[in-house]
Amino acid sequence: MIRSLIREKIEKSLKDLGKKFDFKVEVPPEQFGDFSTNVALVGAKHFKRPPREVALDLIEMLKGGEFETVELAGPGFINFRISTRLLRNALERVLSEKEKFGKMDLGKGEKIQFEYASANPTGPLTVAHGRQIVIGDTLVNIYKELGYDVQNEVYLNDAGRQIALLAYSLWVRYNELFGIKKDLPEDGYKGEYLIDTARKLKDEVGDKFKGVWDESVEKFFKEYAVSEMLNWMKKTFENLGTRFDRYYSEKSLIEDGTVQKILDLFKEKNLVYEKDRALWFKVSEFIDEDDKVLIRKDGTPTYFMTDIAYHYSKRRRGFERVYDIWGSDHHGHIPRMKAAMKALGFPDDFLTVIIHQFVTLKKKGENLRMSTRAGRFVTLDNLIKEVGKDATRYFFARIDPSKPLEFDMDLAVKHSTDNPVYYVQYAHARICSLFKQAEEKSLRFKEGENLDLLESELERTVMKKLDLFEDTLMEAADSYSPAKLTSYLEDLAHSFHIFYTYNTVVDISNPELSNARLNLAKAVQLVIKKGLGILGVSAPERM
RNA sequence: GCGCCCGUAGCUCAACAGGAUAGAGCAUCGGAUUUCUAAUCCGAGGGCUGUGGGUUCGAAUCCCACCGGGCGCGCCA
Repeated sequence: MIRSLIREKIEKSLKDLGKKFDFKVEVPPEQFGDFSTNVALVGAKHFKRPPREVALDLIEMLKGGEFETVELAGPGFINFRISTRLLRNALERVLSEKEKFGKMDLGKGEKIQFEYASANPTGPLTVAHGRQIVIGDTLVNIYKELGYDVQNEVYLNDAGRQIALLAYSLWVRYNELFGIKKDLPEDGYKGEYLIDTARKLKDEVGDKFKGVWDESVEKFFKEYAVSEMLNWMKKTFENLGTRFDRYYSEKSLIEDGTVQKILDLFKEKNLVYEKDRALWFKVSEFIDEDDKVLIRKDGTPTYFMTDIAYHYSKRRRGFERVYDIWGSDHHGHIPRMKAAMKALGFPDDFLTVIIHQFVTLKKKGENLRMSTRAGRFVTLDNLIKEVGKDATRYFFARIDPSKPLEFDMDLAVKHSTDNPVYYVQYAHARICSLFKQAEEKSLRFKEGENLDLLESELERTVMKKLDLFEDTLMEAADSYSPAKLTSYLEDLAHSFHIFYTYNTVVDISNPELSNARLNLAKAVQLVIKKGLGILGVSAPERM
C-alpha cells in the first residue's frame, strides 16, 4: 500500500498547486528505484510547462519524510526510493495480520454474484468449463478479499430440447441392454457414458421401461438423466476443488412463474409482439439488432427468455451487481441481455459479462475437437487426473481470459515439474523447511522481533514485493484477470529464491539476524499460501 | 457479407487503462552446491511486437486499412 501512500502525497501537492488530474504510480525497472510516477509528464499539459520543469517543482514539494530520494529521470519521470523503515512496515503488517493480510474494505459488504460453469447437464464437463471455473473461483475469492459479499452460482440448463434428446438417448441405450435395437437420433447423445448410466438404471429398475415410451416414461428418463449428470458435475467440481453456493435450475423459472411474470411485465410496457405465431421481444427498441423470439410457436420459452427471467431473479435476490462468465461462443448473447436488463429498468452496470476465449487441446501433436453430442472429447476429469488439480488450476489461471488457450497435454504431463506452479510451491516448501532447521538447531523463533536488521537490497526487494500483494489483488479484480496474481506469486517466489541463495537464514552464530530473516521468510510463506489459496492451489510443506 | 476477440523470442505467455533499454518460463549453450530443499541461483544466444499508414514529447498498447486465426450472426443453448 506504499503505492497509494505515494499517490496521496502527490495528489496533495497537486491540490496545493490548484490542479487535479489522473496519473500513474508504478513499479519501474529496478535501476530506476522503488516506485515511479508519470505525474509530471501527464501534468505538462495542465501546467503548460515542460515535463521536466514540472517534475522539479514537484520534487521540491515531495522530498523528505519516508522518501530517501526523489529524483528526476528521463523525459520527466519522478523516481522514488523508499526508506527501509517504511518497507519494514509492510512486513510488520503481514506478520500481525497473518491470514487476514490482503483483506480490504473496498466493497463495503456489497452483495454481488458470479455465475459460471453453467452447462447443459447432458454429459461430462469439458476443459473449457475448467477454465471458466478457475477464472470464476479466483475472482470470487479476490472480490471477497476486497470486502464484497460474494456468492457463486451455476445455472443448470435443465429445460429445453437438449434434455428431451438426452432422455431419449438414454432410453435407447437402456433398451440396447435388453437386445432391443433403436436408432439414436441424428443429434442425440452418442457418448459411451450414457451406456454406463443405462446400466445403472437397469440395476435399479430392471426391465420396467423396456420398449415403452410415453409421456410419463419420458418424464422419468428426463429426471433420471439430469440427476445422474448433475451428480457427475458435482463430482467433477469436487475433483477440481470448487464448490457453489447455489445451483439454479432453468426449469424452475418456468415452473415458478418467473417467466410468465417477465412476459406480463414486457407486455405491460409494450415490448413484445406476436409474429408467425411466436412471441417476440423488441430488442431493436434498445439496440441496433434484430428482435428475438421469447416464446416459440409451440409455446415453449427460448433460452433468451429464461435467461432474462434468471437475471430478474438475481436482482430480486438482492445482488447489486452480477458477473457472468461465458465462453466466447456466447458473446453474441451479450447485447440482447443488456437490452433486456434495460427493459427491466436495471442499472447499466448491473450485469457484467466476462468472456473467455476457447480452450483447445493438443495431444500427440493433434488437435482434438470437442463435441459433447458426438461423444468425442477429453473431459475435465481426464485432464485433472493426468495433470493434477494444482497444475490444472494454475495453468488455467495463468493465461488471460481474453487469450485462446492451447493445452498441450503431452507437454503438461511430461514437463509437469517445470510448471511454474511448482516454482511457487517450492518457495513455500523451502520456507517450511527453514523453520524445521531452526527448530533442530534450537533457534527460538521470535515473531516480529529484530526486524530492523533487515536492510540489504535483497531483503528490501522481498519486503517491497510483500507490500504489493494488495495492489495486485485490486488490479486482478479490476481487469478480471487471475493471471495478475500468478505472475505476482512467481515474482515474489523469485525474489525469495534469490534472497535465499545469497543469505544463510538459519545461522546459530548470529541468532538475531537469523530471527530477522526467519520473520521475512514467515511473511513470504503467509503471502504465498494465501495467494495460492485464492487460486485454489495447495501450498505443500515439503516437495 | 456484417459483428466481437486474438496476433509479441523456436514454444507457452508478461508488459500494471500510452511511458524509460519490450520482460519471464520452457527449449539450446555455459557456469554455481564440503553449509538451511539444485523443483534453486547466475550468465549467453534468440525480437522490424502480423503488414502499411496515422495521432504525439513518447505507441506492443489509441485510430484507419489490409493479412492471418478463433467465435458469433437460429423459434440451439
